Amino acid sequence: MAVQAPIGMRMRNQNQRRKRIVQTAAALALRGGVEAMQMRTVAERAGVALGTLYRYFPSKMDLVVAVVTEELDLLETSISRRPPNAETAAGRAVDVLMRATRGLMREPELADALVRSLIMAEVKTELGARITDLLYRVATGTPVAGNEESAPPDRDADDYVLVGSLASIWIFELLEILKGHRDMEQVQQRLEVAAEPLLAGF
Amino acid sequence: MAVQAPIGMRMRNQNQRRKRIVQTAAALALRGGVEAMQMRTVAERAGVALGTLYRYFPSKMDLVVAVVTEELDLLETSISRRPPNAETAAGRAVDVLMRATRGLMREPELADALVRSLIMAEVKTELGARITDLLYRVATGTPVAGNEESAPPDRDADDYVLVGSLASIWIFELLEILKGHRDMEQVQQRLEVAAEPLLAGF
DNA sequence: CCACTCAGTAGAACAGATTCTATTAAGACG
DNA sequence: CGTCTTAATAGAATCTGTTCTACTGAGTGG
Repeated sequence: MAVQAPIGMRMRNQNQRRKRIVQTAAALALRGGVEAMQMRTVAERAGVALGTLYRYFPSKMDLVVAVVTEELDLLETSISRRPPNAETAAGRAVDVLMRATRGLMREPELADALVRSLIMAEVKTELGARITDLLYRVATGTPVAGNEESAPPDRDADDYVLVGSLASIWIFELLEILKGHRDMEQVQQRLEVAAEPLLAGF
Repeated sequence: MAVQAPIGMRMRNQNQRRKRIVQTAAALALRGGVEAMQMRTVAERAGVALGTLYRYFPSKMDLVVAVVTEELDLLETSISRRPPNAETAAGRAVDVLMRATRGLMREPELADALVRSLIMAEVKTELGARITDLLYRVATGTPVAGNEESAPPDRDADDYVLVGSLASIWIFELLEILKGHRDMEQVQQRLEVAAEPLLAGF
């Protein structure tokens, strides 16, 4: 499908380097959060020069997004391993969102990063789209395949818009938790209240 | 209602100073946006010391929120002057949101500030609550009074949650416009799609 | 195998938010 | 009026993201 560029020593090293950087960054973020993940520190610990770090990730936000993207992979795997089993679309969607929420809240610092990167990023963040897609598959009952595009959803269809809306709401609720304004139970209730009418027609 | 502290020269000056700061900041933000609104510059032009600025607004975000809050006042006045006239709750809500959107987009820099402050602020930002309240009154058909609390809405009622959800969605759509991913028409459509089921029971 | 390119390096430099220090003076209050 | 508290001031200092410079060396391609 994609054109395979001939691969040399060079690119191999680059891939390794990139991976090392992201892992280092993730480790730092896991502790002190985004602010502990300082560009200088990441560079040092990853054993690359500051300039190199900036060649790979032109801004801190890009790095954050990279870290968060890996988390998202994990969630996707988890979902496909143990799919939600509720009857209604709304039920399944809320189930998945709450699982994600609980997972994230185990690492609040990272959650914070996720949310902020979703929101702030000038960065081409397909993150939002990926979440919506995931949710869409869950809601419609399509099994969550890894990368295989089982049925590229029509992104302008009302259904897709509705799911996207639910995703927005979720992000906000996450934010509220992070700010200490809500607990997980409240969020679950609120998601249920919103998801029910939104996904009633599924 | 509130305890009136005796007012001296001191506090009067402080109020003036605060107002001067906010106005200066707003003026700067109106041009170059949040980044043009540098703390040093604000301090200089407002004729206060940097330290003083920081006494009044402990972080730049606090200052941004103050500026944005004034904008919100304007919107509220505009709404009460010319209330939405649609038949359905969803119609009225979308009407108001789109008016706000158009207003904000006239000053994209400020819009950006609004959104970011809503999102980022550790700051005690009743901004979100205020928007939701406004929307709630509009949706239920309660005339939008200025500051008078005509009927303090029950913030845990499902209705209130639903309206809050719509507010979240709106913020996100704003964000998408700012990122250049959508135009106003698309946003309107999407808001309609989401608002209709959400506010169906009003 | 050699020349050359360009990724990588070290580290200085820059920018803007935030903090700190020492000093001054306004105004509350007896 | 004379303290005395505390806000305000000027400006240096710090912190962290980002940019820039000059230099080096791994690897590619002929």
